[in-house]
Amino acid sequence: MCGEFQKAHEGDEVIVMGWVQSYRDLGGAVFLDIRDRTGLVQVVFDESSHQTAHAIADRVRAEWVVGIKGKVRSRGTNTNPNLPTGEVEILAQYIQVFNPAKTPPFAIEDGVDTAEEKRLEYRYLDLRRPEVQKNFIVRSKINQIVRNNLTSQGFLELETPFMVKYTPGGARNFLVPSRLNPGQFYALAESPQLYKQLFMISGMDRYFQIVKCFRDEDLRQDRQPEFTQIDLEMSFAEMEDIHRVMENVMRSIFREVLSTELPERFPVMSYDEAMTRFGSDKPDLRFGLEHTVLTELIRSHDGGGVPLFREVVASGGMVKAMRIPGRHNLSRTETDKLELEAKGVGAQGLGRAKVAEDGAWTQSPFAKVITEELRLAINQAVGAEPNDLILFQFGAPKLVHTVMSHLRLLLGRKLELIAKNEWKILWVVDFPLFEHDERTGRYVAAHHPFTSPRPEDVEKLTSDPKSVKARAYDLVLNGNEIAGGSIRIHDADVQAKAFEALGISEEERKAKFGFLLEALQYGAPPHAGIAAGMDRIAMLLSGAQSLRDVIPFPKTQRGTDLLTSAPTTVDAAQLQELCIKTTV
RNA sequence: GGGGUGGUAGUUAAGUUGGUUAUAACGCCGGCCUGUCACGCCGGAGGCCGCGGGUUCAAGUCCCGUCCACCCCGCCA
Repeated sequence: MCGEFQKAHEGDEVIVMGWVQSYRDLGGAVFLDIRDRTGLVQVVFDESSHQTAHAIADRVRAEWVVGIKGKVRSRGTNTNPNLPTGEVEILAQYIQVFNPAKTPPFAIEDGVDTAEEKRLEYRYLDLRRPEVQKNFIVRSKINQIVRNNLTSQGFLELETPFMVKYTPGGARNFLVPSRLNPGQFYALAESPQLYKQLFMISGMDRYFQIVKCFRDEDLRQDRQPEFTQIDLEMSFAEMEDIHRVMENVMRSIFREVLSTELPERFPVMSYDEAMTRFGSDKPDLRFGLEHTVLTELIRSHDGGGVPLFREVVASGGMVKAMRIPGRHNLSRTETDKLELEAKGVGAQGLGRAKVAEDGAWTQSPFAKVITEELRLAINQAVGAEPNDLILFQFGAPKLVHTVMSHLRLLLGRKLELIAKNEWKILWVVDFPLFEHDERTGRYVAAHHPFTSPRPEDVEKLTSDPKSVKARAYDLVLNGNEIAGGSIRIHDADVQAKAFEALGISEEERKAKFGFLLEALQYGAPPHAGIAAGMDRIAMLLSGAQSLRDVIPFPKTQRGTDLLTSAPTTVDAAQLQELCIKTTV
């Protein structure tokens, strides 16, 4: 293999096959760098000693595929310290051109800044680049580690269907028409959720699968329409058991891929605490800039002379502040930019106050009207010191969290507060079981409808649904949600109450989940599970910037494949056979 | 559905207050060169300035629309 030639091979007769990385034609001598997956090696063609080979090499160009027979020899004083194989070269005796190549649209080398559009159009060329291949080598490793680890923890690798029953709710489904059943459709599985619960009822005990899932939702840097989960489920398991299994998996991945030790047990934070301090249920703990909720403080001062504060608090809104230490010295212009960013994610504006030596506020719309008592109380609450900048956001809690969390991440990056090679992993627990859907006015399952409430909250399912906490947990790594799971309901009464709270009628339950509800009555063990985002884990561990960098053939943000140009229209005959009429 | 960034040779970019023939680097093609490795030297080709419309004597540049890629909100675990 190209990348493996060393001094020890001197004098060996060898054959190398690969792609021409570069050629340097000096007239009587031609140098070719030959590349394969393992690296580069220099081959020299000498006109005086091997005329035929030299004549062929003279015509060879970048990315041609060639095979070369020759002898390894020392480079003497002409070594190349930048190349692992730089102490030796191959003196070519014969060369065979397996295939010439068109000039590639971009150079096949690391560090190129070709537009992603072009890279995806010629993905097979992009994938030739070592730094791109590196990500997939990491990914392959993770696959092996997960299989070995979970198998050794007693899990069975079992498969579930991709073509499944359509159940609305949750993520949008991709549909697959059934030719044999005109007018009817399968859905591509959003996850193997229901099947893995059936496995538990089957006595499969411990199940895992590295499995593709499909969701027809809008794409993001960390979201693709088809993605891979490390999915597992365990019978007779409490939250603690799932955490230990997953911690074990993550520790082995980090140890073997990065030679990094994660803690034996991962820290745990409640959802409420995460939202309060960071405005996010996936807090990045690698830096500070924590939030302070001022709602109650302001209420106790009756708005402190600031009409806006008073109105917001009176109408059930929230006030949050974030302190930017004075050493960061944000300019007026930079703060204005922050306001634009805030508006970009839905804010009306961005309140601000610069703290003076005596604790007074300057550059602030509140400075003139706010009472000294409230001003000092706020300074104290956020821990403000002279020269600090305080940013404020007020309004509906959801929006306040979104805006402040967005600004926190933005500033964390901009102010370079995030250390390289630092890993902060934690569990976030005690999620609300339900979320209120603004449009329908109903409650919807925050996780999925089979998630168990905390035992102490069961009574509140009917009386006070929004205060019920779920026995659900997310694993968060450097501000990325990399896994999520829950204890499942195995009690028919509790399940009925949950459906009631969700406003799902008896009929609807039967139609959608009848098979599972039926199965739960045949001796279902208590069970729990979790699903981890394989792509996200691969992205974070390989240092990739986007999920697309760890998926060999990813989709664009509009869900298209620039290489094959999928999706496309299909033949009328095909549609007719499927009894499908399109309206576009 | 909404907010933002970008689109100029094969690639990456520059292009001023609108003004002659749209620049540069790398790559590509031809020639020379036996120790290069970002090889060097000489010469050359290469453009629907994303697309459509408008303003203007004149548009890469200004205006409107549209397409594509990316980032974010909504949506989605």
